[in-house]
Amino acid sequence: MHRPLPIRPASAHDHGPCSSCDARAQSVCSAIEDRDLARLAEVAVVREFGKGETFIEEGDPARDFFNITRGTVKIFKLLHDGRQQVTGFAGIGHFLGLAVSDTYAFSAEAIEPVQLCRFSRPKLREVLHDFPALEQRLLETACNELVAAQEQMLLLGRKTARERVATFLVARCRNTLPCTQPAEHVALPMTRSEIADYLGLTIETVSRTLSRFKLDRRIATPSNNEVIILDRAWLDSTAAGHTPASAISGVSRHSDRPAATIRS
Amino acid sequence: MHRPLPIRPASAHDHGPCSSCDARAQSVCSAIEDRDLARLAEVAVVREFGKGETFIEEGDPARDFFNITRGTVKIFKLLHDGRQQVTGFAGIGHFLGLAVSDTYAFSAEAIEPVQLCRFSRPKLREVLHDFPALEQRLLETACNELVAAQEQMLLLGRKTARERVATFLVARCRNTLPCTQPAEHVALPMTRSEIADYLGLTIETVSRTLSRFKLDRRIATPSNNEVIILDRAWLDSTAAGHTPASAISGVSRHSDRPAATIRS
DNA sequence: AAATGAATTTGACCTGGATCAACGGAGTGT
DNA sequence: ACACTCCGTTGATCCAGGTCAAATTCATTT
Repeated sequence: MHRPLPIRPASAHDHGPCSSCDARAQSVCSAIEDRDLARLAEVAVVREFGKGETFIEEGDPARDFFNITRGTVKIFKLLHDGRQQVTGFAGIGHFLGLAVSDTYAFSAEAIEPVQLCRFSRPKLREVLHDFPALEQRLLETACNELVAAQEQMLLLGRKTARERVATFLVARCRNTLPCTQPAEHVALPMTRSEIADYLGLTIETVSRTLSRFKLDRRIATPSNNEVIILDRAWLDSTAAGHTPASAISGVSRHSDRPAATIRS
Repeated sequence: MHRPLPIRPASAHDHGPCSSCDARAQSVCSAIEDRDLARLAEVAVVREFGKGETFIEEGDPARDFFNITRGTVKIFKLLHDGRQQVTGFAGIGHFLGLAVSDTYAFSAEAIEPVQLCRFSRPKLREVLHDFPALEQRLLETACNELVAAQEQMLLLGRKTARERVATFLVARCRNTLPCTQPAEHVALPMTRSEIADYLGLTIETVSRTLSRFKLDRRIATPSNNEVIILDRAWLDSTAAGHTPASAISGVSRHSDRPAATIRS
């Protein structure tokens, strides 16, 4: 459970483990200069978690902040009877635990093997005091998450199942950083159940909707956890709420308006 | 449209209009010392908007930040066909426009006469530079909004209509600051339509659900825009997702599980 | 390769909340 | 007082997506 920091080849001008961190470029840590990185490394503790391990529990005292350096975690909230809402998936470089409250407002679970840096709150506060640029980056990060959260509220409150799944696929496609795969290739490290809990749907509806997209040649699914986008334009348009619920197959006979409040 | 700052009696040690601002105590501005308030007042422009006026339009270049000093505004996003999601209601002291992007990610409309302070982005950035405490307050604010947004995602993704309305009422009750009214008195400055767009429901469902609460003596409605909470414990419990969908009247005959994904 | 168990898909059916429609009440202007 | 409009309520009906149930596929282990 408590593994040592992996040994890495250190360069001549090494400033500690943070300078060779895979996640640094995509993370708030990039706000700190090379020569100051040692300061950050001092207060960071590297931890690893296996698939399914919950390392933040809603309601627990919020002692630490986390920065993900490998793998993916799901952020979620639970109702007492087990209903679950996934509020986001956090990947490499993602910062977790931003909250003023003294208890966590959400839980976090590794959905694949995860490595992360842990900072104790008081120690991070010290670092923040010394590096105002880091605080600015945190504010930026928080603002971006707020925008994403509003987008997700629109999805959960007003989009149809088809629109939700399309939105999810194109967002995943966009989030996938310029890496080895072409942009049309989307990796899905999460299960159908986790997708359902993210989109406010059931497993069955997610599955059926993906099957329908496949039938209509909008996507292909080489395996259970990857999707290839075949008709990006249609998915984009559907995600945005156009596309009046008719597809290649299936003749629409009814009034054909998606469920909504249309006014003014 | 462009009204002058209202004249106020100035104290002997007045530091400009901000020092007598009604909203200051509840706002990020409280992070600034009395003697520095003049600096803030310099860059602030007071504006007023009537009911129904939209003063932030999604997609427009994000030139300004706003701080509400009187009234209530709704923050919302639109789909192309008119479907609307209200992501929040902002009252006195609320700070608007936090976003890194150069365009607004949401629209804002006055739902009652509103007075606000407008800060241009570059000018506010200067002030932020001079008062790091203000930046910290902004980060705190953003974190709080993030927590609220996650709570709302849980509501939109996983709660039943009855649970949504109950959550809305008790949240309104909690948000209402210790003021003239007893806590059980909830003011609703927004229309049923705006409540519906906030809760991801239709006008009809909101109306029916409130009627049902009233019938069951959970609430009373002296007028259309105020509610008196009669059974706070039941509403709290319902909002949290307990209360298995049965009420005073109405015998439940079926399996009685609220719609959800229940696992692990 | 067979066995076990979890994840996913598919089908049949049901229901909570949406849609459609009609009506009632509170303002507001003339 | 009347006409008009906006808002909210209530009733009747419909359907997208949930629920229940039964395969089928996938990943692992033996």
